[in-house]
Amino acid sequence: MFITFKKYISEKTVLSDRDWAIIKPLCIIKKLRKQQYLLQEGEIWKYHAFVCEGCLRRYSIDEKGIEHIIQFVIENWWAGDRESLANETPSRYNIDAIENSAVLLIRKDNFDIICKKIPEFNELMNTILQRSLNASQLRIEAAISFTAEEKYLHFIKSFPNIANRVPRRMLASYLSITPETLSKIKNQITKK
Amino acid sequence: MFITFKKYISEKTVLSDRDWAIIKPLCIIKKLRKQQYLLQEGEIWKYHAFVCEGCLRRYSIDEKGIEHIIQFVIENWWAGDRESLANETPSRYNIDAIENSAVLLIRKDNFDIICKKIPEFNELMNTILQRSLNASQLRIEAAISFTAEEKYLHFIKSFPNIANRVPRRMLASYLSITPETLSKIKNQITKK
DNA sequence: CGATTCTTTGAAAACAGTCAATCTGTGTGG
DNA sequence: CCACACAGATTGACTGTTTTCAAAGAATCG
Repeated sequence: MFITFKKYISEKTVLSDRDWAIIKPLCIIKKLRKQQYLLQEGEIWKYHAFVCEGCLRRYSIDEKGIEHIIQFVIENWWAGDRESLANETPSRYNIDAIENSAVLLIRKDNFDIICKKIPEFNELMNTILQRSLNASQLRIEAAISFTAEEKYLHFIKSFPNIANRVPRRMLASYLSITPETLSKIKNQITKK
Repeated sequence: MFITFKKYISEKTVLSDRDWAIIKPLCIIKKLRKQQYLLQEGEIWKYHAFVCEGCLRRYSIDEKGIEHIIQFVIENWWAGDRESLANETPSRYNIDAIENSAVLLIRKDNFDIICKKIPEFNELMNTILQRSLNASQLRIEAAISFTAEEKYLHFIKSFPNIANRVPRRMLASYLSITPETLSKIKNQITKK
């Protein structure tokens, strides 16, 4: 598990053995069974979380009781609720495992210590924050400018590795269409 | 103009006169007439831009030629395309002025110098990046979980100061509905 | 004041959602 | 190992919402 994290970081920046000696003791590996929560609405999120293995979903529940999946997170991406983490406010999101998963957690205070001690790490984390923002922007554009069919085609083109791992009804939720509509769209496409 | 920026920063962190002596010479004030572009699709964005006065919009144009407004930016917010800035890639966005506006620009290289020299400034900018991400997340949720009417009500509640400044057809674009639909919705609401 | 653009209105069409029934696949217990 | 139950996926008819198109009314700008 830890090796996945180390490999991920090492592809992006170079850290010394001494750096890793700082980081490693502060990492917590958490295994999640399918369906298990990493975070529940109302909790205050205290970690930075890196998914080593598996697949999670982050979603909110609206006042009608409907789940809206904001994001799928697979291995080699970061999970969590940065807003709750930064502001120490109760989270509006739930995060749970779609597959049996392994997550590497670093408590916020420890994370900040690492960032202070290792400037390269700090810089990388800012780059990653920037990348998260880019991903958000793309998600907004897809949500506001595509029809249901375009959303689906765009998704399977952009994230083929996610599309075939998540249940259809969750994919529909992510695309903000109903499972029935998704089903009909797939049907239409194959007919063409 | 510059005083607006100074005031904004000073509300969030404390900088010394020496710090300001570093910052001020690196700031460029740019006035924009209504309709004037700050950034056009295809250009590489090189600045950090703070809106001192006025109102801008950031939008993309899809393959059908339709404009999709991603964001309105009024005084005391940051504009620009962080993705283009960070990756030095051509921007997918246009930014132009909805009102006569004044923008404070800091070239990327100078901005980095300021961040290096003034840790408080650097930290504040990371906080702002974090805030941008939060705003994006809210935008995603609104886009995927609301009906046209809910989107409108949510917007005027969340951004009353923007709602009455921008033309309806731009508001409609932001909400990703047609101007006709927006008009009908407003009509329905007032009837209630 | 005239021209242009923006907004509103109404009718018809397209699109996606709802509901109910059926089909499919998976896993469990007998 | 089979039968059954259950959840998820699909299908079809119907409903409701939003878009499209066209035209009229209102506002803005030179």
